[in-house]
Amino acid sequence: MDSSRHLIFDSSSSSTRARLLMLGGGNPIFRGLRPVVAVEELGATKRPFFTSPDEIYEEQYYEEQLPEKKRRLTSEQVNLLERSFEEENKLEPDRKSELARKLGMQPKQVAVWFQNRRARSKNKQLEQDFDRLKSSYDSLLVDHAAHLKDNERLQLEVKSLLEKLEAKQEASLVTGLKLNGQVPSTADLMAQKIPHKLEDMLSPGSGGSTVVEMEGANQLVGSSRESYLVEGYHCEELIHGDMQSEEDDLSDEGCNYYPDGMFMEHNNQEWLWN
DNA sequence: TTGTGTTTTATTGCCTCC
DNA sequence: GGAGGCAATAAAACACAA
Repeated sequence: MDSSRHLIFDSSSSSTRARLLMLGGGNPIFRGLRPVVAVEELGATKRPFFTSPDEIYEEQYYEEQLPEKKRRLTSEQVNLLERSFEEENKLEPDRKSELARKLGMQPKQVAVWFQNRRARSKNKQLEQDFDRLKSSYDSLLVDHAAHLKDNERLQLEVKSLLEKLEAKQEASLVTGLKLNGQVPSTADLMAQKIPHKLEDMLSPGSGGSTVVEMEGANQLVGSSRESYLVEGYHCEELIHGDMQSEEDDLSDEGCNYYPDGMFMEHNNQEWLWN
């Protein structure tokens, strides 16, 4: 063993394993430093992982000094490796050799350290990404719950308004028949209701083209309309009465959808009973 | 002191690139 | 085909509670 090395047992560890400290060799980084090198047990004769960095860099010496067990790098070695990693996390051959020489390590060790360091870095990044996405997801979940609640409230409001409208229209119908000297029977009321063209109901003066035919206007007002339209939304074209420009089908193409609450506000003004 | 969980160093096998 | 990268894994080293 190199006579310049000093063997010191590290009493700071509670482990039964002893530590072998050595003084740095010819490498400037380790001159005056005392990297920690382990031996197996007190009194064990195993060779330390490092002797002098310059020696260990020599292939022949390293072959002779192959450690039976892995050894931790010193803090100085790790610090330099970390600084180098921060500059560039990939290792070109020249840089690897230079680092190995400076640190008194085998180039292969430097490569392995960088490989493991990249893996740690990647894991850390994944953890951060996960935390960020989870936080974002949780936030969206809260928003979604709020929207569901709001949607439920709006649907109840729509239902209430539809019921009021239907009652009002029934009253208008009875009044109209009475003015004509008729006593409205149930049959009269039913006859007035079917069939109605949706467009006629929406726009009294437009007349003519059939776009959507419903079985009874009251059903349009009630449950059937809700089943035809996307729940909570309606097609803008229903409001403006220009569906005749489209194919005579129930396609949603070209529609702009608005919440039912807006539809009702519009209806209250324009949807007159024919 | 010991058991256990975590971190670090090293190996292996597979893949891609030149 | 060799070099280098990566994922998975082994195993030593370490930290720490009991």
